[in-house]
Amino acid sequence: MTPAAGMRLSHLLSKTLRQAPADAETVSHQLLLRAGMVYPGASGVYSYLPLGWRAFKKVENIIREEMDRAGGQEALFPSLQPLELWQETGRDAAFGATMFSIEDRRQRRLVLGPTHEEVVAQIARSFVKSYRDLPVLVYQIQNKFRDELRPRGGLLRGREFSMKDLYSLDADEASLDHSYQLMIDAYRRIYERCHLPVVLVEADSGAIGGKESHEFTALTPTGEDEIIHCPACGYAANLEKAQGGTGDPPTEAPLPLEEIATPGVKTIEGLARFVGVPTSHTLKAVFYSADGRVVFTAIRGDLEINETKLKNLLKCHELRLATEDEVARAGLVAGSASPLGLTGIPTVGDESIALGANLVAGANREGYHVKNVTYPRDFQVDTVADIAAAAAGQGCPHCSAPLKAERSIEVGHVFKLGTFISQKLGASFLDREGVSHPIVMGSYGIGVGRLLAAIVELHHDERGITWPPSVAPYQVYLCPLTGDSSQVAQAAEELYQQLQGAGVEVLYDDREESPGVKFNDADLIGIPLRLVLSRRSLEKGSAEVKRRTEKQPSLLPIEGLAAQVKALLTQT
RNA sequence: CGGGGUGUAGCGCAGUGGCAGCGCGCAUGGUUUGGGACCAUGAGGCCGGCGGUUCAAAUCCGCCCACCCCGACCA
Repeated sequence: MTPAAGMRLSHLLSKTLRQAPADAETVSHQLLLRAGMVYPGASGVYSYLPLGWRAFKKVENIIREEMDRAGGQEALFPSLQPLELWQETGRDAAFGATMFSIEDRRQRRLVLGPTHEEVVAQIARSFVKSYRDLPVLVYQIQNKFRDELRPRGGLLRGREFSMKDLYSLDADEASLDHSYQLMIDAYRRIYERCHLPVVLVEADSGAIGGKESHEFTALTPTGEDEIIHCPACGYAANLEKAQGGTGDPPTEAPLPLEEIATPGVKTIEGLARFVGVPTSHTLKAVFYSADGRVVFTAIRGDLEINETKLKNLLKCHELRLATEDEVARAGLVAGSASPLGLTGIPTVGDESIALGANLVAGANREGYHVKNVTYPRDFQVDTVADIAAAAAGQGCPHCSAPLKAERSIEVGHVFKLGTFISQKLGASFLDREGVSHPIVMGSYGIGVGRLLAAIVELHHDERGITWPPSVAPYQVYLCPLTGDSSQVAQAAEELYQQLQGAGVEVLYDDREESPGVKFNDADLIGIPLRLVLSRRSLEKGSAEVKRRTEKQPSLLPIEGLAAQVKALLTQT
């Protein structure tokens, strides 16, 4: 057996910090910094220090093993990519300023790869010529570069971060479905092996026009995302994707329009109070600027617009609320705006406007509103679509039980890309009949560092990290309380050698520190099994063994201890 | 980019115009050793940067930079 890695704490590069740096707020960020696992370089950029790197590699290897098991072929694609490649698919615009862009000495523009669909499609173009060459699953684990609007939470969202990205190449949709399912199953095994409970949610497939997308999310109050799920039927989606509930639409038959004076009423709440109806009986107008042109949206008063849905619908890159100026220039009256008689600007209505009749809407006249507005009797819009934001408490779109919202961390994303990129890049193959088709692509990402941080978010206590053994940097924390006893030191040295000989990864606290310091560091670093050797225990011919998650240690005879420990470790 | 905040020793912080400080950590010596020990002596600073006001600036003014938090975005 090859001796496993051991490390003497006295020689470890990093040291633990008693206090976390003040600007670290997320639990995983604080603990990873305090335990000396990572070190900040720039905003959203981190070094992995030896302990953190070992944990990272554990996670990485789990991912690699499961990708290989699913039939993935590991490769490595370049980070430096010519900008032209991105211009060919038009995704340089979609990514915009998020792409790091540099210039070489010949003034040629290069980007630091934020993802690799283009590169893979380009390679596939050279090698995949026949339906016989498909399907292919190819992946890499490599640093990605994204100039995020706001990095946060340490490893949770960085600007340089390691990602496992796998790309599926298939001949048709059915085959893509199969690859997609393979990946979902592989992902489930990965999170299971990392002891990270996840929820699979429907996700927004973005402006690229992919047909289906799911996210794996880890539920934690410190998460940066919100997911919507139904406790009754199991429906789950992220906030961008979730279908809004139906709420409480008015049910009476349409009545004639009636203009009413509403002096001073500017908000939906004020309007509902003034007229004496619930907000779900009002019609709200919201104006956006989509790539510079004003768009009018109408939605029921109790609902909010989901800007991601709207953005996807409009296929625009930049979407923001229109300024008062822009609204006025479009001939609209903010606060009393209405779809009634509106012409000349694009209009989008949420599906909710068609659910009932007799809504109270603006009159496009300062201080006036109109009652009994009914779609489509009284007004039309260019598009009716689901652009409403889901929220906790709304009825589930499938079973109408009240929806719940939870904070979560996105730890994986699978995506049916389709043929968008392969078409643009001319990556096609010939089928049995000799007919050319674009390759059907899928892409599947896991942020390795984010996954690591998510594990810490869910595996810690007030003393520090409680690594699941499968991803712990070492399996055993060997902790001699030397005192003035050279016997203890000698026994510890021997045990250190024996453990390594038995194939146990051991972090050996050979420092001359007081017991309190050692115990606290052991808890902070979070190695699953702690072995304490002291004069007290030696007198009984034994050592203390304690799991990180246990309160009380137990005594094990020092004779044959290495083998015993080995057995303990394989137990879980 | 909008809003909020912070930059003083490795980390945490005090210092509102007059000698650059405290706790932890670090070094040396000694005493300690079952949950962050004690004594003594030390090392460590361009007070984020540039400019201005002043006899005198960490401190007041201006500009810039970096970093953090909330939002849009994402693995």
